[in-house]
Amino acid sequence: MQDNGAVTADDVANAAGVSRWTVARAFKKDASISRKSREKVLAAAEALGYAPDLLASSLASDRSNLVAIINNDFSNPHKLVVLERLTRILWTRGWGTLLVHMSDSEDASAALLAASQRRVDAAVVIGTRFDDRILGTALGARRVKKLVIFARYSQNPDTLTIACDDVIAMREIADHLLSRGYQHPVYLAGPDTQSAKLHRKTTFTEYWQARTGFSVRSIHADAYDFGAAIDRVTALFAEGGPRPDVLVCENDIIAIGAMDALRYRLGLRVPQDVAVTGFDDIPLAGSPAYGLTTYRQPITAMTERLLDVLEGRLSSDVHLPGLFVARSTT
Amino acid sequence: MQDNGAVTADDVANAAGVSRWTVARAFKKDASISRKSREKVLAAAEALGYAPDLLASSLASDRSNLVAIINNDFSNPHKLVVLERLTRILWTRGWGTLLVHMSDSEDASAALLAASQRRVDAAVVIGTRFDDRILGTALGARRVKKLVIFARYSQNPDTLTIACDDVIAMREIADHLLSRGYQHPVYLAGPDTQSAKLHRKTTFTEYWQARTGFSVRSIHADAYDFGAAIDRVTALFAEGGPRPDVLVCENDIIAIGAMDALRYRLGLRVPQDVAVTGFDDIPLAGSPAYGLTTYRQPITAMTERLLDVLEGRLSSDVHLPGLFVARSTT
DNA sequence: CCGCCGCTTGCACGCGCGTGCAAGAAAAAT
DNA sequence: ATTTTTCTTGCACGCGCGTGCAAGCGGCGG
Repeated sequence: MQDNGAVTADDVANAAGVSRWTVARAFKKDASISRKSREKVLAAAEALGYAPDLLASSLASDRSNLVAIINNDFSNPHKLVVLERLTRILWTRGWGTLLVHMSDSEDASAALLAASQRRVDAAVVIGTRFDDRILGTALGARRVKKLVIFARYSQNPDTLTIACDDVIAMREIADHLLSRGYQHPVYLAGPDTQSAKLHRKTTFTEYWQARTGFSVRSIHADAYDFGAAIDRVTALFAEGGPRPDVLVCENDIIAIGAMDALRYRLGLRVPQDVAVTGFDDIPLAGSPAYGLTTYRQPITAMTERLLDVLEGRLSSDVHLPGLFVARSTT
Repeated sequence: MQDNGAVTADDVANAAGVSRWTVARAFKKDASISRKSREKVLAAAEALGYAPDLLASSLASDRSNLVAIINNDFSNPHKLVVLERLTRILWTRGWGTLLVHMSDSEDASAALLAASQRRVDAAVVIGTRFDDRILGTALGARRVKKLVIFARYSQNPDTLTIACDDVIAMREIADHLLSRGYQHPVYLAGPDTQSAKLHRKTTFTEYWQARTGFSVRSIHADAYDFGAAIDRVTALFAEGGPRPDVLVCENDIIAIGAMDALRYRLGLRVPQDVAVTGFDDIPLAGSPAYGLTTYRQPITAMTERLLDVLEGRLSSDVHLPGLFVARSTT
């Protein structure tokens, strides 16, 4: 027992009458150690309040069991759902999570550098706006071993994508709208970034065109928050052209902004005057105020696949189907 | 340069023609080193792509520059605001953030243990429900050096509280309501936990009693989310007793649930039939759908004080005033 | 030109644990 | 009982860097 209060493996070894290495083995799942001495060690450890020092362990083994979660979008409540799943599920499997804030202003390499300095075994990007190429070069220069793009698509070959299958999802939404007789959708997307887009917009517009022969207009909000969506939708209707009968939104938070604009800026009813669909199924989407028709991303399943990647069982892109949720806005 | 691609201080030392320790000094702010050799080292480091290994550094110096953020409430969007501030501001000062999920079912010591095994310099609890005493004993047994309760109150002597000043806040809300002529408030709180409460309820009820002579009824939702608030408010009005003219809610997410219940379950208007106040000023509170009168916690200032604690300039509880925000629900 | 002082640099040692090997102990086979 | 095999344990070395001290270097006044 050191003076600073930390108990080391040596202390446990002394107490249990074995060597330090036997102590280490007792804490390792598949180590070659007799049941008797493992029990002896664990009892001594328990008595002394010993727990292995993961920092020293990481340094020695070159495996930190740490993953960096890199995010630059803290305005969408859905990120909270993602964080909850990631931290909880990864933790049950022994993985720690380092939350790294990626400012939009700087490039992603600072975030990646911060992660690599802590020797994370992988970095998971859950942010919404980032430059795909910069991420790639930053990855090349640093020693982040794995880079996973979560709930987002990446074209970068050094990167692994784990995402909801946008194609299946948007077709299901389009089929639903067609079956309800909607004819004039407008697609409301987030900011028109250069890379790491979703496939939702193109899937929807192309599929709609294929099924009806009519093309779909799409517009972009300035940011991924409901304020920007309110402004964009208000502006859309101020143009005075033919009125859409449904707004297909890239995610729920934008859809909620769209609904607020329709109801409180434009005095229109949802869905009687204009219908709305979202994406993500955030908690608020199920509230009586919104009752948003949306599509739930399979975050839990996606996190399981992330574990597969972390633990070396998977090394290719994954696109998983989610769940269409029909409520009262269509 | 190692074969695994990592550049160490030794590599930089060779390239710059100095010793490894001079390299370390070049990266340390107030180290005794000549300007010439610092520039030489930094140039070599830049050329090689060297960045100090924080893991090894932590092990050697017994300072990790890591803080654990312990949370068990992922249903309140305000947590996203808190996480954004904490990660961004702490990062600018060289602190990394480990996000730890604290399940409600188990006690807090597992979370604290996880943090201590990574040698965090401090743990910051931002969760809403936790047992104050267990936290204390867990702290005693582990080597987490500092335990900070953030945006919450703790009675535990081993713990530091950094929070919004509930007393000032609730008096301001009460004064506002009194000036608007409200007479029959009901206080709507979250779950009635045994410890680590906020002071909002007692402050409000006592202050209201002192100013009007009338006592305030208070009720509790089963959870800190809007669904539970909807149920509780619906049940309250189903009782059929005298109707309150304002619902004073412990936070915004509960206030939003209350508003949804009033509007969509009970057919009442806000604020004409019943007024509502919240707490936190989450983004949604400013939306046209809610326009919630609320009180903004000074998260940025609180984070600055947290830095003071982390860097040893402060070691006592802090209660900071926030900002009352009057909107259209009162 | 000498000696003292202040600035700069090098270095031994340690942080706590993992890896891979080899020796020792126990069990199995002969 | 002896040899062989299997299991279990101990250990040297290293992971990359920080701390504290001592040696080296230059400059100044006398």
